[in-house]
Amino acid sequence: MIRNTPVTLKFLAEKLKMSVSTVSKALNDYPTINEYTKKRVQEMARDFHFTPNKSAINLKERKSRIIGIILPNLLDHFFTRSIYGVEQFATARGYNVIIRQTHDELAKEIQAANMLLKSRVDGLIIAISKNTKDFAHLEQFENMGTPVVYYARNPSFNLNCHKVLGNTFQGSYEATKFLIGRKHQKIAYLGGPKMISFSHDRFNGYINALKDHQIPFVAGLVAYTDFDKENTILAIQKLFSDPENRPTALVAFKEPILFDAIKYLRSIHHPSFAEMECIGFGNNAFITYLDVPPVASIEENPEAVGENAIKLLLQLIDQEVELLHYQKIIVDCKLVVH
Amino acid sequence: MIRNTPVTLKFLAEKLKMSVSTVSKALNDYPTINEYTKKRVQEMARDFHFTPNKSAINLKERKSRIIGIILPNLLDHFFTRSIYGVEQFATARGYNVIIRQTHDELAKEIQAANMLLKSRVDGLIIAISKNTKDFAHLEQFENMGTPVVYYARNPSFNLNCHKVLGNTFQGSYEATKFLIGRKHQKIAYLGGPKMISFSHDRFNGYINALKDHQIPFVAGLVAYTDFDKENTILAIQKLFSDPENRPTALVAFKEPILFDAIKYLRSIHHPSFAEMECIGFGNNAFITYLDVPPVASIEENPEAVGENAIKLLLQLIDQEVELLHYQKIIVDCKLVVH
DNA sequence: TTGTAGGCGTTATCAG
DNA sequence: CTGATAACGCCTACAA
Repeated sequence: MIRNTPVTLKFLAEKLKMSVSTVSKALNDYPTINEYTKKRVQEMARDFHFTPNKSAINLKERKSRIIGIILPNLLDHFFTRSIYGVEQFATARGYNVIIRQTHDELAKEIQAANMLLKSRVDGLIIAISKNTKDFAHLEQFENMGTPVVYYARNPSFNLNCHKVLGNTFQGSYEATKFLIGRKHQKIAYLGGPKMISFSHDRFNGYINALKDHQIPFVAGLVAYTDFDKENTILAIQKLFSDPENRPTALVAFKEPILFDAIKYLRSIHHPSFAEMECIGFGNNAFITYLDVPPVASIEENPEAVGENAIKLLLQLIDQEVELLHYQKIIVDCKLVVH
Repeated sequence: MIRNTPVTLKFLAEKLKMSVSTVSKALNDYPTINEYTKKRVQEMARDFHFTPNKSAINLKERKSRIIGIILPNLLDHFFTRSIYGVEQFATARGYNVIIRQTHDELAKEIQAANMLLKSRVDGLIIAISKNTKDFAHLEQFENMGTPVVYYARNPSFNLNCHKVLGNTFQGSYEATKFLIGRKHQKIAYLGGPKMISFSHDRFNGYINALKDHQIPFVAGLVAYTDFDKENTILAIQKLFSDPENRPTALVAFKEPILFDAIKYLRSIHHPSFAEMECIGFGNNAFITYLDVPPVASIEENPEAVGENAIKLLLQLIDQEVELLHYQKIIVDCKLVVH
């Protein structure tokens, strides 16, 4: 049976021949309301499946109880897993979550930001696109007093903002150190897009591990790619072309890219292939099915990253942390040996 | 610079020394408003970055402009890909999308449904959990006049509802037929949870393909599992234990489960392994990295499934389709040979 | 052409 | 203990 008249406080009040305010108070268990009255009201509410209208409450409370998440891609398990952490805490606190994908396109990021701004989200968590250099569309939020937490991808050195980031420096340091421990001397580094968050810290971790273990740095052992398979193959060709400096190990900024690299080397029967040991960021669940799996993975703990992001955001919303008192939270990686 | 006073129509009206309604009309381009006035108002609105408060509009329009999606798991690429289709059309029409994962747990599904009900979503798209047999938590929506579209997972024979489903019958028919075409006589079927949507149609597709090609059905060539690796191994042991009826091909209800099966058979050096040909539902992007890939995949076109679901839902919301005039939309699968 | 008033559903304050 | 009233921000029929 379908109701046409919506079940509101007013509707219940009329049924019960009481005032709207009494009904409201009874449902919210006000101490000043007679127990018997409460019972009557609550029963009636249950019978008619009354649910308070969120829009009305939001209007009154000047809140939306919605948190926005903007991220590049849900097919990337890093982001999907990070959402677990966010969701859990957000829903426990009564917030809904709206996720918007940008596919790493700035235009879509701007569109998503504007739509979420209109929706008056109470807070925003964002992993910026690889092309985001200007932040005007995101600064709008803080101008309205809506907190923004940048996560997973580091916006830039000089942007003042709240950040929750994986410790990619430590991750690639440990990976490199691990490979050194396995007696590799020629360790290649395959980096990602030249954007700060993909390159800087990871590369530094690699370099520092080499230095700390007295392995000379060779420029020819470093190459960069992006999420495009062709570019990965070009980068790999560059890394493995010099017979004098043939790598025996490889650290890659992302596992799917590493898989492309491995597949390519294998397909051309590269002489180094058999002895190669590789490590990438990710720890993809799929690795268990691979014939030639990476020797280890850098587990980035995306759930923990998401969890820290939402916890910080909730503190900002609750004003337990000052909006302008910018926080930086770093989540360590963990080397997982396969 | 951070505003403390929110920018509302009232705020603008005071600045401009006009009435609230004039400002409202000017912003909504009413023909009765003087052009000069409009210009003044619109400029001021732009300068102060005015954005209308959604909660207020929602309250007034009795709409939320939010669509809820409940699904088991975002780590399953079927669902992640299905969201692409949904998102695109929803956002183009000005709807926000709230996604809730149930992890295939009924309790979480109920909780999510209740929360979305309170949020007064304008419509719901749901892939039910594998344990959902009672639908009271979902029938609430239709009782309030909120349309619900069931997708991806078929609720039951006798539930009257709107459905958008993949043509799993045709998918498994084609897979089986393809294997028969490759001269297989002993084709095993590895089915999913005994819930209707996982079993019935796929199994029928398999059976019918056998029958249409005069291959005798052997009960020992059918086994069932769920998403648990141990159960998959048990099922595989059952299928491959009888030397008299050793399968040379396998159709599986989900690719990740198929991968577990392949891995297991390989690990025990099963004599059939070398000649085996397998097909599963999914067409996972990862297959390209596998050493022993399935001979083909049943591509379920999740984007198209999502797209059909949202299109139907929008029609229901716009009342272009009667709420009680239940629709059933079937999206064909496509066999992709690797 | 502009302004006034009422209502969407809820909660809070204050009076009865 | 209960009820009337105002307010949240927006829109719109009607009055001026």
